[in-house]
Amino acid sequence: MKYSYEYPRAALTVDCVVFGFDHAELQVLLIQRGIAPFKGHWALPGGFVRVEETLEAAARRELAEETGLEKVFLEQLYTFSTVDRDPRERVISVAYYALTKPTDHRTQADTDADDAQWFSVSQVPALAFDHAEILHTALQRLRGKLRYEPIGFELLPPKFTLSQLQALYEAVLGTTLDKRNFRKKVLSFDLLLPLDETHREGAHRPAQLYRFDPVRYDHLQQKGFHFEL
Amino acid sequence: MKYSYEYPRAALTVDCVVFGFDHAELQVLLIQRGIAPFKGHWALPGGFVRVEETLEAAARRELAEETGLEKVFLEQLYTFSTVDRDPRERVISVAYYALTKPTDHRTQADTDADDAQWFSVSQVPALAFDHAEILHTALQRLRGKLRYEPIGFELLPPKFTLSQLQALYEAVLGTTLDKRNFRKKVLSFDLLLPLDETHREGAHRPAQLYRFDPVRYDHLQQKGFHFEL
DNA sequence: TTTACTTCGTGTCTTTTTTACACTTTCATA
DNA sequence: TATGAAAGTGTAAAAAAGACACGAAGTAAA
Repeated sequence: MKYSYEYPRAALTVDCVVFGFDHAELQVLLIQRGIAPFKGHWALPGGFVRVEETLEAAARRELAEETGLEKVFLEQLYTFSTVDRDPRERVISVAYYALTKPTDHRTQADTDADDAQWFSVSQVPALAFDHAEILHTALQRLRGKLRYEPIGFELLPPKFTLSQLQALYEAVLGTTLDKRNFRKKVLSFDLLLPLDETHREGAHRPAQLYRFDPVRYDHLQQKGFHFEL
Repeated sequence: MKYSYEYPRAALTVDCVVFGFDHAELQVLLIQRGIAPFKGHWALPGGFVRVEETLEAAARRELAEETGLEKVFLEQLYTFSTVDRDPRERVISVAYYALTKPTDHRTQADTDADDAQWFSVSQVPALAFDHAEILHTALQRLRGKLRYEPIGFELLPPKFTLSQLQALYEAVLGTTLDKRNFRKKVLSFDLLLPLDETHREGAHRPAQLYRFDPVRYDHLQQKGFHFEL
């Protein structure tokens, strides 16, 4: 107990809402708490911020430690400060949300964090602390972002088909989209490069593979281009 | 120095970017620092968060203390955590942005915070800490929000003319808009109630006054309505 | 009282964008 | 070689956006 201050200080944590897309559903990565409070409950990965690191660094460190994930898309979400959100003491938490590609995360069996598990966002268990609220906020943010920024690609493998992309949009936005109109619009942005590869799967016509062109996106963005889907 | 912890803790502050609209320009409210560091520099109003208050409560308290403003529109903006952003020690700051109506704030002479002053956002002086970055982030957020949510009214008096509204949009977005098309679109949302009053000013035809109808907005929003200008 | 000046307020036509909609292609499997 | 299953493709109608000009209503000064 050697760090003393004139006034009491809140503890600072980061919590991460990690989204993935699989089985045509949006998934969220949770960890099972091994210690009190909420021991045994599922919770968002996260932990205390060290005094000499930035919040984003703390989020990335915790993600790596608890889930093995590295180099994912990560953005600050919101800072939660309800007074009694942690039963132990005054804890303020800065929430981040992350988007992972299926290639980023091996199946849970592979990771050392064997208590990390993916849940469909429509079937999350009861969560520790105010993590249900954080997840809810993250979902809203993701839906908003998806419509106005090309971040959907962060949830797909580097090479993907238009059908996969459409399924992602439909799952996250909870709508159903017309195939022809969707393809017309997406391709009109000129942000997808068709590859010389196709995706064969099942007893039907193989699908053209595309990849997202971030360089071209930067270009267009500087010209005041406005993505919207 | 009676509050001790096992690990060092960062100090927590809130900073507020207070926007106003006057003289056909977007304004920001700054205070002149009376103490080191950055003594004499202009800075965003803000201060340390008390351990038993929420961040929003801290922001409102500081706003009232330093600028006399109360009951303004206030939203969390972003949490800034660059390691050396405060020369004294590790300080993490949660930024908020506020929108004030001209009726909210008396002229600076009236307030007891006589070192608070409005600046046109195009002519802000050098700011303390990383407040220039915070202001920049707030401006971007405001521009984004203005296009997709009806918050412009928070910057106008309760009764306003369509010309005032258009001037606000033009100033904030940095564009110029066609009068007829702007009015057509704004009125099509059915969110503005024409009043039985007009606004006379100068040697010309007086303008119809309107007020924003928040009840109707809530209604429409629940039906999945989507404001966009 | 007339004239000049300034901002308010309004409608139509053209272009662009969005929406609705159905059949052929390509592959794997039986 | 027939079947099933998803991929891929175009057009027409409707809606939204954009361009554009002048009379109305007031004040102030001649």
